[in-house]
Amino acid sequence: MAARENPASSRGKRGGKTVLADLSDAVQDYLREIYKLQAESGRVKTSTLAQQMGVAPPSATAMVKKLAALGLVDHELYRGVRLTRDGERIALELLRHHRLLELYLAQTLELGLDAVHAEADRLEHALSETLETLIDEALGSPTHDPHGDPIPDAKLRIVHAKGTPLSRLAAGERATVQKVPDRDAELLRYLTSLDLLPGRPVELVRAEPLGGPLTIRANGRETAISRQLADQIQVLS
Amino acid sequence: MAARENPASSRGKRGGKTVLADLSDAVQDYLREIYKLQAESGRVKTSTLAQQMGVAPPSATAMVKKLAALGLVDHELYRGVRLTRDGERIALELLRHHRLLELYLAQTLELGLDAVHAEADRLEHALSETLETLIDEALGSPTHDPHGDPIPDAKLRIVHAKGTPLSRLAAGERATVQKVPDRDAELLRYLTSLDLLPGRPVELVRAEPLGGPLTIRANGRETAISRQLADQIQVLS
DNA sequence: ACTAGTCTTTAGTTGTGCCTAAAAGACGAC
DNA sequence: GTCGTCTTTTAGGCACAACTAAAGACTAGT
Repeated sequence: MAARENPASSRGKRGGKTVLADLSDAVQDYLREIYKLQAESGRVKTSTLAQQMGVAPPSATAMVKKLAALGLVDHELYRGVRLTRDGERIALELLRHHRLLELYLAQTLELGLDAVHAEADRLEHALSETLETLIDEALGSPTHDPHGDPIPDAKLRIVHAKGTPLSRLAAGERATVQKVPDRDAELLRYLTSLDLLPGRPVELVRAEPLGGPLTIRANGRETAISRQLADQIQVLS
Repeated sequence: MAARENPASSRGKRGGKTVLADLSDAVQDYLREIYKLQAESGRVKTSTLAQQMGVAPPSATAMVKKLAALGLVDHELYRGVRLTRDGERIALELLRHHRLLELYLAQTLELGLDAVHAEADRLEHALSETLETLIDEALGSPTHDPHGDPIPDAKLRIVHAKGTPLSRLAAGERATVQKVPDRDAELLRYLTSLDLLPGRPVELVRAEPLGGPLTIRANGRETAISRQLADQIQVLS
């Protein structure tokens, strides 16, 4: 009973295919972060990775070597990393766990959009495949998490959203919010207060020139927001 | 962002009071196991602990020394351990997490009673206080988990069940199942098939003498079960 | 009361993932 | 094209929690 199944105990390969549960939490976290950084910028530098993971650069180097040895990333010395096909598969599995959890928590508890990401972060490594499947079924195989990010399906296919930044709307144009940032809790509380959330209608009232702020209408109220913020919000018209 | 908050990073004491989140998962697991063994048998021997935790005896000794240094157990050399007041508090916090999770999963997903324990075991360490509170509220501050075990309340008070073993009923007597074992998945699947679950009515039809099997009626069907199994099932008449 | 056997503890290693300090590589400025 | 700066990697350690092997302490059996 109570057999401890804890960090990094009895990991390895099963059969031929490396699988999520075979890898330590740390390895998984790095893969997820590399996936995210890669989507923004191609090859990922060790220093960027270290910074995002909140560790010292040598720690990131060490992990990168480990990931390369596992065949999960391509590492060119002094030139950063890129996920291999295997590495990407694992990152997507983790992303699926994460986003399903976000939606599950948001729907079954009174958990604000601002807190959902952090809670899912804590739980994602502990989610079994069994539970993943049950959550997926209970939620009706959802395609997007509460922030509007796509959830990879059971075969890990992911639909990359084709929304446009809110800042790209023309004055007077209406659209539906599709996606908001997921990590910044304070920002999310602010967006919640504005009702600027996925699925909600929004209208761009006017845009000040020269990169100035935008005035939007959401929930019947006009508010001025920075263009920089508007860039981070995706809408669908 | 994504600041890693992983096993045993930045633990210690906060203020004066040791708190669940300050302790590594391993420490928590040991405390929970000691709590459970202690309830059955007073002082807990190192070897028993090692066996239950699935580790070699020297590992248990090492952990016991650590727990003693943290003031969470009393350790008399060669004589086993007992939880201190602090140690018991932490064990109860963890137990609360565990049992709330069991109930939450059982109620919100199609998760069988047999699987609930194992899943909660995986998730309990990752449960934040915030989420604990929300789950408690969403479930209406429940007092018992799906196996019929009591859930410590927010102040960690716990009601020790006062049911009697099913084996103690007199022939012809009816009662309600109150509590079943929680760890043995196979057994729980069997009990589920018999409808011998917490809250369900049961009648002891007759008992063979000399420690022989008992015949019970549940869900309209008569079944013979061993006395040993009947000892593990608590009922309330 | 002694000794045989068992249980517990000590001693010493291992694997993970982090750290700091120092060396090596890459790259832009002159 | 070389020099200085900045980034990356190597080298060496530490904490945690597990392990095996061996020594020490209780307990029962004679």
